[in-house]
Amino acid sequence: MSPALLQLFEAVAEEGSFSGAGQKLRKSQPAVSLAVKRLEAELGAQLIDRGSRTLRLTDAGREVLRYSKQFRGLERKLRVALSDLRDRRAGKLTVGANESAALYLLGHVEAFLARHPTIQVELRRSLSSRIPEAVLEGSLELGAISYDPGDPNLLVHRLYEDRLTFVVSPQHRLAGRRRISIAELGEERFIAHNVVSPYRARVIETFRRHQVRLNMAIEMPTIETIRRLVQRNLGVAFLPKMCVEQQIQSGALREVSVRELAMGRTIRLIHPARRLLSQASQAFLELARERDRPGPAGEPGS
Amino acid sequence: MSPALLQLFEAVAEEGSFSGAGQKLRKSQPAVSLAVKRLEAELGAQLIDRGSRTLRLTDAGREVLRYSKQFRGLERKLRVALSDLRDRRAGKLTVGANESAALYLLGHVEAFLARHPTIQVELRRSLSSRIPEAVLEGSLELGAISYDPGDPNLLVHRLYEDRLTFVVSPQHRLAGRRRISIAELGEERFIAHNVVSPYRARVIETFRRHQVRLNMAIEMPTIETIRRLVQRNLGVAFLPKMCVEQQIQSGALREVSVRELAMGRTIRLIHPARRLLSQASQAFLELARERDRPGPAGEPGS
DNA sequence: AGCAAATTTATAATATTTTCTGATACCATA
DNA sequence: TATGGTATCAGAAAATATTATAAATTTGCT
Repeated sequence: MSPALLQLFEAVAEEGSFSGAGQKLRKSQPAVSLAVKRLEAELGAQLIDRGSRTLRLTDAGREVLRYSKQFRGLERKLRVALSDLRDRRAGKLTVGANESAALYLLGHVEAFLARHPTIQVELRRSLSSRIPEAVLEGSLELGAISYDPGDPNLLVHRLYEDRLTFVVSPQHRLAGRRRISIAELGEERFIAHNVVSPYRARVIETFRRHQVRLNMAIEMPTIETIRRLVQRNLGVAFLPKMCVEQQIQSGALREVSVRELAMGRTIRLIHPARRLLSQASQAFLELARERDRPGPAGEPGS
Repeated sequence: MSPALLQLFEAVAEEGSFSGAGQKLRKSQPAVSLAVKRLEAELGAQLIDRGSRTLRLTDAGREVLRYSKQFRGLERKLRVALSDLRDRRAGKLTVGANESAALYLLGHVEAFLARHPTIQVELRRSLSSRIPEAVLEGSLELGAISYDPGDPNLLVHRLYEDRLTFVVSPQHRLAGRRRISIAELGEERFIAHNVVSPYRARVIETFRRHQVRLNMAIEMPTIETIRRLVQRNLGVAFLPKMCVEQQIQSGALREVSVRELAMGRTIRLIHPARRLLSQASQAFLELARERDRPGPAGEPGS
């Protein structure tokens, strides 16, 4: 029942002769005869009535012919599907990202969809800490995180350098300052992200080291909310620079640098080191690398 | 892309290992590896990501898997279709018959449908003279005629012996007679079948030989009409005994034997001698032979 | 109609290609 | 480092093809 056999049989049916079919397919006549015989043996039914002058298909033969054409059609469809995958006209891609990375990647996703409109992309927000395992396990093809997972099974592509910035409302007492010391922050009400992340740990650690009190008065689930609260002067926060760039420009927030805290932040795409990347993933990586000319490598950590 | 390859690939996908698939299908591990490699080469796409510890299908691999299942389904359907044909649960049969044979075969067709309700049967009325060529050419699988075609390319099965009978209305002047001479028919108005047939020729010839006038006053296209006209005493006719049996029983017609004309008539099924018979045809022949215990062969001719 | 030539299919021996196996090297994981 | 699985290789087995030839059938010709 291999396609070769079926093709041969089809040729015989069309040509109405074994030798004719042989010529058409560049095989010897006995090859064709034997092949048809094999097919008949395999299906347990005579397909061709060799009795009369002109070859005739039996009922079974006609049935096989019908199916043969369906087989061909199916095979053609498969090849089309495969070439669609190969040529990046089809596929599916799930990228996991923590919140700020997701924010950042939205533009990428948009550009990706413009370039590959027929590939399905899903940008899934997940906890930073869960992303590496999800990528390794396979439920995510790509992950976007802002720390180095330090896992040799993960390949890391740095996309974008960013800094965690200390921001206050323009009404805040520190709004006019350019640079302050961490000691001046002991009395501040901090609005924090309620997600466990390396930044958070790092901030806490730094305050502890300098023996400054850290008053995390409010915890919020999204960066957006934190930003609004800071704008309304209900507290201060450390936020990714990328997320507040616009507000600083417009004057809605003021950035103040803290001497003891110079926290770099780098968005990275990760994927399993040894696993083959799907065409969709490759396409996404390529696009990301085009868009982000990775600057001179900042601090590796954080 | 042979089914064997696909089956192997499916096994690998299921088992998650080459060696496992090998065991399952009783092949060595290298055989499986090589086979998958062949499949990949043929489709021009990597199907399995061998990088990580646990084997993973690529997007292309998943696609192939989907199609593989469809292939299997199609193959299963084909086999079912073939076994339906083999077991006479499916098929199609066209039997050609001249008028009186068709009349006779109606009962057979009914019985056939009762026995093989899923086989399509068509009983096609055609001209006696056309049936042999149609059978040879293939547009009819079986033919029912009442003469011997005398063609070595046709196999003939005698079904039923019948006689051409001389019938008159009960009101007719000959109605009381049992046996008459052909000479007494010179003044009769005959109602004839307007189809050229061996019987017709034979009747004409016999009258000519005995130098009796034959007044074919009316020609009618169907036996049914002829019978009605005779019943209404508008003429007399030679008709197949089979077609008037009932009327003779009921007294609607009277049968009178004509000394010089003792015309046997045999309904025969014919089919191409060298061609393979479809299961449907075979089934029909078998049924016909069961129903008709062919009597001691009558006159061979006509 | 009948015979010879030509065409087609079946068969058999042989050749070629494909596919399989066993041994072994390799690689990753625990 | 031991273990389980995969790749690779050479040789073996199996499947498939070819050439040559016989048998059957058709065709063309007289």
